Amino acid sequence: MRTALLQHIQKFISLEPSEIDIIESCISLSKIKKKEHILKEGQVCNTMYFIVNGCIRQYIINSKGAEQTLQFGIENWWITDQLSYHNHIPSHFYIQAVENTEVIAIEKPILESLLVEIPKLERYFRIVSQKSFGAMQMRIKFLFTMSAEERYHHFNNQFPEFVQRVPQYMIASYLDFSAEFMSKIRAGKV
Amino acid sequence: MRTALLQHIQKFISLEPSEIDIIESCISLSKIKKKEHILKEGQVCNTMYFIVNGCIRQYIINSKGAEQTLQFGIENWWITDQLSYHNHIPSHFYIQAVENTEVIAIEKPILESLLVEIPKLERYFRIVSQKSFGAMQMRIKFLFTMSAEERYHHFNNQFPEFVQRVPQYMIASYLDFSAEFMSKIRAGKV
DNA sequence: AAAAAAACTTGAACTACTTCAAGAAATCAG
DNA sequence: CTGATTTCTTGAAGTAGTTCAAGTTTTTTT
Repeated sequence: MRTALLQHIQKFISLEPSEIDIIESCISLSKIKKKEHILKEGQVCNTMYFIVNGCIRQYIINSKGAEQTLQFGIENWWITDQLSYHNHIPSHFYIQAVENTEVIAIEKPILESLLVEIPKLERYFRIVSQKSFGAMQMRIKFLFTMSAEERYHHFNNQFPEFVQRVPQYMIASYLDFSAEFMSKIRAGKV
Repeated sequence: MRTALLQHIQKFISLEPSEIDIIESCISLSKIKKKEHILKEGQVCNTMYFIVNGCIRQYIINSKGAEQTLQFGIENWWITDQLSYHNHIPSHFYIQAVENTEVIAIEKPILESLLVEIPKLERYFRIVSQKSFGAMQMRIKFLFTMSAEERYHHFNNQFPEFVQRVPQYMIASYLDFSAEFMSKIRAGKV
């Protein structure tokens, strides 16, 4: 369903039929298998990914060799390494499918030309990225002000289905505590 | 110097003289005294602030009544509560001048009409906010992977002048450790 | 220049979390 | 359906940081 992206865009701006045609001609759906990587540390990230369905995460490998999830992306989210994408520098991150996932992958040159042809899209990406930034501001707030247990319960209340869908150790690292500690929180042993 | 903003914009897009006139007619410089607030928790944030000179921080008051700095803004940065701004909801944050600061404050209705009049500005804000998001991704990475001492030294290396300029307890909370612990790091007692 | 306020330092006691190691349960591939 | 892999659990020991309280230094105000 390439229309998922078009629908998402049209939540924020309105498109002429001709513009829809142009966009459609530029995008195609790719399937990413569970555990497959679309970006690895050291590569330059040259693509923005719009998630149609499934789940993707951005993670790093820390100094002890453990994976830490920094971000999840689900339906209707964009995911990329913005710094690597904008500055053409090697990425610090891995981006990997958590489930079998369908994305619309847009290469930078294609997206750039699309933005020139349909400048209205600048507005769409401006709004989407400002909102993502807002979400990040809240994330930092939660990380700073809540205990591990509070972060777990808060996340669990906000996204109960998501917690079912995704391995616990990924959620634990996303919330910045160990998988073992999460297990104890869930068992009420803390 | 209202031109600081115009210069910043022109790093990312080019402007016609007529467009510069329009922008200039919409903006004015405000002075904010050290410790003065431009946003308090509970207020709806209806303004974006471009910092011409000085320093501003966004902070919260945590459950123990202590201030925690979530973000600093300096010359050529925009600062606002994006979530409150976009969704018209009460803010979770305080935004306060750390030093006497000059900002260009743009109210939402004015900015919206400016974006309609000069759609090119969408591109400017799109790029700026994607870059800010990228910086935030790196911030989360550092918070997750470095020890308190590493975070201090890293920050100190990246922004040595800044560390001189701003009270230590604000930097400590920005790096997510206590002011006392920072003092011990600096003294090498850790 | 003095007084007041703000910022920084220090050590001792504490605690929220990690790490390790091993086993149990669930899921996946053939 | 079976074995292999991945994920989750549990307890014991350890530690990176916090908290508290008091004193010192620096900055600001008058």
